[in-house]
Amino acid sequence: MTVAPSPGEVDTPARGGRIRRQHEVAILAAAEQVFARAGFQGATMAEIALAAGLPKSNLHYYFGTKAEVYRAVLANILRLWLAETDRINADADPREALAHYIEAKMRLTAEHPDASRVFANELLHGAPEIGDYLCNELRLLVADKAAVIEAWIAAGKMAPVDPVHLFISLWALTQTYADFETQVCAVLNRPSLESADYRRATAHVLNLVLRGCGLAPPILEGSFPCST
Amino acid sequence: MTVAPSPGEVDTPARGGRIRRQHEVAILAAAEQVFARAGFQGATMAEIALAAGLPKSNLHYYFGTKAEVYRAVLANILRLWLAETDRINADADPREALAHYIEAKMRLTAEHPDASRVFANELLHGAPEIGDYLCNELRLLVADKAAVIEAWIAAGKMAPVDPVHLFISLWALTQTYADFETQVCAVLNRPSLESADYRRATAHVLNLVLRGCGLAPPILEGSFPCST
DNA sequence: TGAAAACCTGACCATATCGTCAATTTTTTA
DNA sequence: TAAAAAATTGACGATATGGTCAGGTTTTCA
Repeated sequence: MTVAPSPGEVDTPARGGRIRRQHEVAILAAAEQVFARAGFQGATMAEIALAAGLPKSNLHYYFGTKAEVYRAVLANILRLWLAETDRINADADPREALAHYIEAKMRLTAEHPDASRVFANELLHGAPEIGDYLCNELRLLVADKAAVIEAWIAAGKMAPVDPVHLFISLWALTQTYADFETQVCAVLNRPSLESADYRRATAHVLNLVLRGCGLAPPILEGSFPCST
Repeated sequence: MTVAPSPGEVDTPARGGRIRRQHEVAILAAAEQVFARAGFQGATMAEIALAAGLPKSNLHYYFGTKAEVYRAVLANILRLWLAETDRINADADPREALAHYIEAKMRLTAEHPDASRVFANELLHGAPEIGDYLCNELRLLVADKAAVIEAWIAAGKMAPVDPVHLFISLWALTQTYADFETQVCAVLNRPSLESADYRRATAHVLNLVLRGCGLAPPILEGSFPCST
């Protein structure tokens, strides 16, 4: 599958009428919730329809099959995930670039936990839908950024770290707060993760990773611009 | 749910005959595979029965419902997960204790990827079955170990790191290689993860975390006792 | 060895859910 | 405004799957 809607079309090509676009947005939002909670098999079209405030038949008018809805949700998510690596380039300062990436990923996780969970579920079951994307776009993107990091290491700007494994680590460290929120809440003894929890988590990951890469920890806990 | 089979019984209480015990083992092994690949809803009793080499009705003779099989699989997994924190105690050396824990978790992930995936899937969907375990046994265990780490930090033996978030990070860093193996394989450009890949991953995580905790990296890539 | 317990299984039922469809209403547009 | 296009929807069919059960076979053990 590709991230773009389909070849030769611009983003959100206004295919179909005004009503169509509105309802598709509502359906995709509802579907993201339901897929996140129940997975692909566990989600039912009836439940998605209910969450979207439409009768089931109407849902089938917009998306022929459940798989189609699912693919559309994944395409939405990939669009989110794809960005955020711009700052990682040869000219940048390693500490700033990595910090920015971690903060961005963490923000994404905090703001779209359901998206993260749908993505995690897809990966967990072998990525039947997005396998191609992983092996092409994502692999190339990572290879590209890994070269940048290699260069930083060669220039003595940071400690020697396997760059590809570093990316794997960054994804794991950040997305775990959405994907395994239940476990995180349990050990933190919190009913749910609020923004204060995410701030602490971000500070922790920054601290661990930057120090782990031989880059002095720039942020002390509590020094965030946000109010507490 | 509790990890022990049921109150008042010893571990593997030999309930039922010889045949029962044999078949239950086969069924649980088959079920772990199937649940790992398809999740709870996606797994079918017919598929589990086929993988176990039994007719479906026979499966229902041993486990009344699919949920029962699932709970038994989870109980098995929790028994694996629970150990391995012994070395983290006040008397131990932080570097050695953490390194041992990371290596143990990584070995567990490499040797039981399906178990990790079933566990991940359960967490991803809100831990309906093991929520109690997380909020009790696991939370207390982590609180206990966190106190040890706090003491190490207070004694100046390691850099200041939030201990509970550190555990969350360690779980994420290790289990990601099983849970999201598809993605890992894609970016590493490998068809599947072999033991050499796990050795590299272990070296990377050790390097990142120990340095991140202000503990000198003890292991350079390639210095493993294993061949290759 | 014989009876009781454990084990086995094909056939079957109940239910859930995906997807269809034809008839109807609403919106757009010429 | 009238015709065409888009949108709506309740009822229905097909299928998959969890679980039951009665009757049979094997194993255990006194």
